[in-house]
Amino acid sequence: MDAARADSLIDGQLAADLRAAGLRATRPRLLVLGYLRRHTGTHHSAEQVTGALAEADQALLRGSVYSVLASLVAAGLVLVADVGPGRTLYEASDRWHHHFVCRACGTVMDVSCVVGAKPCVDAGMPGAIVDEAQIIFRGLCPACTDGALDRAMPPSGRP
Amino acid sequence: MDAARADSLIDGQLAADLRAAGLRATRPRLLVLGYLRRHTGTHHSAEQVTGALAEADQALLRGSVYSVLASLVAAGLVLVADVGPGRTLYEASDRWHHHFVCRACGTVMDVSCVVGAKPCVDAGMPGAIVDEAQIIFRGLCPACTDGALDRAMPPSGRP
DNA sequence: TTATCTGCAAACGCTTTGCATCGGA
DNA sequence: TCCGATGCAAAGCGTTTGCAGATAA
Repeated sequence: MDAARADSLIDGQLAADLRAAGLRATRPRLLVLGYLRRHTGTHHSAEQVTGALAEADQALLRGSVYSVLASLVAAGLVLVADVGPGRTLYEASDRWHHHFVCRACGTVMDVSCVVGAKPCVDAGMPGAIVDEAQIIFRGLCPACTDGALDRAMPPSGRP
Repeated sequence: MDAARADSLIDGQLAADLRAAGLRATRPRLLVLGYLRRHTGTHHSAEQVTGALAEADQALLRGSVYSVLASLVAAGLVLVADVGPGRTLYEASDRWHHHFVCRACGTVMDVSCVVGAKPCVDAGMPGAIVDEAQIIFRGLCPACTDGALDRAMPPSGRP
């Protein structure tokens, strides 16, 4: 089925989810959330979302995309991950998980969380309220491991 | 003792460490590494390092500071942590640890790693080489917890 | 109707790049 | 001496801000 058909099919669900989260079901939010839900399992930068919507003749300004993404994240409909300087990624997954970043190719892969809730590890900080723990793994992905062992980059020193 | 005296006292050690790491002991590197070592336990942005050195009449250009920090990180002498978009922090700690970021005041605190080595948690990714696992905790720090419970910000949704 | 959100453009801050010069090993 | 690092300025990129107008509820 084509994209327009798919949009209309899930439109009601999208709008309902937005309202259930306390957000108005506006066109930009429907477009962004719809796009992210049609592309689960992958991670998207704000720039990517903007470009993809523009290609589908559903152009939004970058500023609007950032604003929409911020509201979706605040409502809990979208997850964000900072995997490096200038690399803020968004995804519509509803399951809490962590991320693996390949040093060589930059690929970001989901790492399922054994606990499945947050925070899933203990910070050991008495007096503090810890409501989430995000783990970022770094190394070489399976694809880059083959034949790349000898030219592996040194550890980045990220604590 | 004044800063200049302190510098000269540890200068030899700094230079030796740089050379041991395979780096030339240049003035900018001595200044940056010396500054970070004199301020362990806290986290510094590249901007902060630049400003602090300028105040001490040891001015370096921002571009040089970034270049120096990158070389120190690559050599393993300095650790970096991405705690949010545009928030890249450096520190000279030699002990692997994690970070807690307060949603309210933005404070970054060290969280000691129970394992003390990397990777300290298992990614469960067969075929991949995982050489570090960085955990970022988010929530309210002890200082912000007092009386801030009612106006606590919603979870950010960072996976 | 009304509070909220978007369109829009411009500015902002962090980071990187390029090249000539300088300096350590 | 020679390779590598620095000084320097400028651009690059991702992100945020401000306000007028549009829109969902």
